[in-house]
Amino acid sequence: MNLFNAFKDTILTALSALASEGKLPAGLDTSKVTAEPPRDPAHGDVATNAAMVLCKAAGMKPRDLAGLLVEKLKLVPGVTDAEIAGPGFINLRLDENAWRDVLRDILMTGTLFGDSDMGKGELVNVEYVSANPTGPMHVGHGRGAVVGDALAALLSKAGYAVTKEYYVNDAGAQVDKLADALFARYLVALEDMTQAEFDAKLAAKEIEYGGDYLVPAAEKLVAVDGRKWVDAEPEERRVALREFAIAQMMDLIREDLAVLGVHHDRFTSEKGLVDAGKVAEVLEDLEARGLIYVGVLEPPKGKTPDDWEARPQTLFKATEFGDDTDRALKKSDGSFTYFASDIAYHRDKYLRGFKQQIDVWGADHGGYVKRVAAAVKAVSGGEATFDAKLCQLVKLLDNGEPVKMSKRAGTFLTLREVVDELNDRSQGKGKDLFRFIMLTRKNDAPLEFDYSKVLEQSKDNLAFYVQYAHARARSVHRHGIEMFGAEAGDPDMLAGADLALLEDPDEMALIRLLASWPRMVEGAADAHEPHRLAYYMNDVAAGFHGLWNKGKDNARLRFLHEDNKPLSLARLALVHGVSTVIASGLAVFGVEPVEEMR
RNA sequence: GCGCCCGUAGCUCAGCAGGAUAGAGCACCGGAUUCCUAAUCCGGGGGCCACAGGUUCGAAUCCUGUCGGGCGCACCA
Repeated sequence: MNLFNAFKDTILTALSALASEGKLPAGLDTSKVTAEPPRDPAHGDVATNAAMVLCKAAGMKPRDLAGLLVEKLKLVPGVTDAEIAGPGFINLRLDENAWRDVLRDILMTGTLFGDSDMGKGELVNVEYVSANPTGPMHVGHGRGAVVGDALAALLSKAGYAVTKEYYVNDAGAQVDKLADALFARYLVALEDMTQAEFDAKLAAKEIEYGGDYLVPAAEKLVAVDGRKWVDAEPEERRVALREFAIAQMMDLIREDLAVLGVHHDRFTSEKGLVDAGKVAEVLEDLEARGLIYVGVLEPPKGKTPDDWEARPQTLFKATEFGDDTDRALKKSDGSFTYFASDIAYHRDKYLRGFKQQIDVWGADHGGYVKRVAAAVKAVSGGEATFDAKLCQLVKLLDNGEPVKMSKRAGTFLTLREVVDELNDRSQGKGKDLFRFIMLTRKNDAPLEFDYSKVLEQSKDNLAFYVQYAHARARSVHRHGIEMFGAEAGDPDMLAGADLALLEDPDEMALIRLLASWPRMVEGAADAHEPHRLAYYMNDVAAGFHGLWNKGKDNARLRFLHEDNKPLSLARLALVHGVSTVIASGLAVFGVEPVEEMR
């Protein structure tokens, strides 16, 4: 239940009542009316801008319109006061029991609290990772994986029907080069090629993928097929080795993803789309609509490549859909460009019912956004929306010093190496630390990932501070059970406690904060920004730690009092509300809440 | 040269579908605390939200331009 949405409805009802009484013109546009928590708690519990937004259309002064509305709102059950403030805000004060009721709701709903029906079951496709099947994942892929995974979970929580998808780029030149590299490794494994010969080829850039990760793949190929491919017909060999290599690399990637707890619902093969004729199909469709022509593109202004030559190409009229230039669909050898199959892919998603498509990419693909947006528009008749989330670079540090170089992959540090390192230094909490920290920055901001800071146990480490609050709450919970028996640990029983005993302003403030969780979920989902939840959880943690510390100074404010069971149960209810909401947030992040920090 | 992203406290960053006096952590300054429920706590200073216009009752937030930083810019993926 989002209390603020409920109040917006109440306000709209009051407005239409005023209209039918003839006090307001009928048919006012109420789309800009909001009901939200005021920034300053002194302004009450709910604020609405209705009077300011509507005054012009109603031909009234804002404060006069507010006066009419206030009279109506004062009569609403649960509203104890309504007053006009500032330029025409209406501040509503609610019976404190309304907030306590939300806490009851939290206790009874558990971590499902915060779920919303905002999405109305609408289909959303989140495509993320989609790393080329040419090697293991590196840290940058890891960021995209976590962002996409959390975004998908967030949208699910907000009521969308989400499909998590991985697009496998298994067609094109890169995978051919992969096949060639595998063949060389294969010859080395058979001792038909010396390591020195291999290294020479690598240095001469005849081999693109020189990472050690192809060694096990080559050994496996030997084990399966023996010397079968040494003298095989080249084209046949390439096809077979390509398929084999892709399968191996996808296994590798899936393992890396599993280490992060990332699981996609669907893997869509580019080659599959091509083989099924989907690319040809979409080109025919665009052709029939006059969106394809053969032409010559201008060279990029101010930076003409040395080897630039005017050449006629098959082009898509991307400019008709907001792109800066038309885009090539075929290479000079007549084969499709990557973009052509990407159009087919996004069309395929549209035909599968996805009117909301989100792609999570690395920031280096920024130049690609407009053309895909144009393609989605063209292919869906403007019906589908497209949002590209670009993830900026992850800068890996330890104690402020850059970490680089990988033993396994040649240049980049692999995702696996990073998570392993974290696991070694955190008793196996690597996955959760990685995931949480990746979500503490918005996706389009560069992120510094410093092992020593990620592992630090202090309040400027969000990952620690939030988990610590959860563990502390669970500790109180355990103490409560010890003191008062099992009922003190049962959320349903706690919901029956006399919550009116929660009177302290800080306690009430924390309850209000917990009550705003559904609103946070909706806001973050709407903006496609899961990182916001990290800061919200930090606020909850801070509020809770604050209460705890007050109990340190003033024994009366402690949560548990052996001689006062009713009060203890009420406070346990609040404590349980805190751990529940944090756990609900961590669930979106795919992070396991901890029961204790030891 | 063009496009996209970014510019908020000394530093690292938040800022909720425009809202009321712009926040947090670190650092700095000043106090409290040797107690234990679990990793100290409380308070304070510090800002022309890069700059200039515009839209609006209201702009850090939306639009335009300028400056500064990052990324990308015919067939790669």
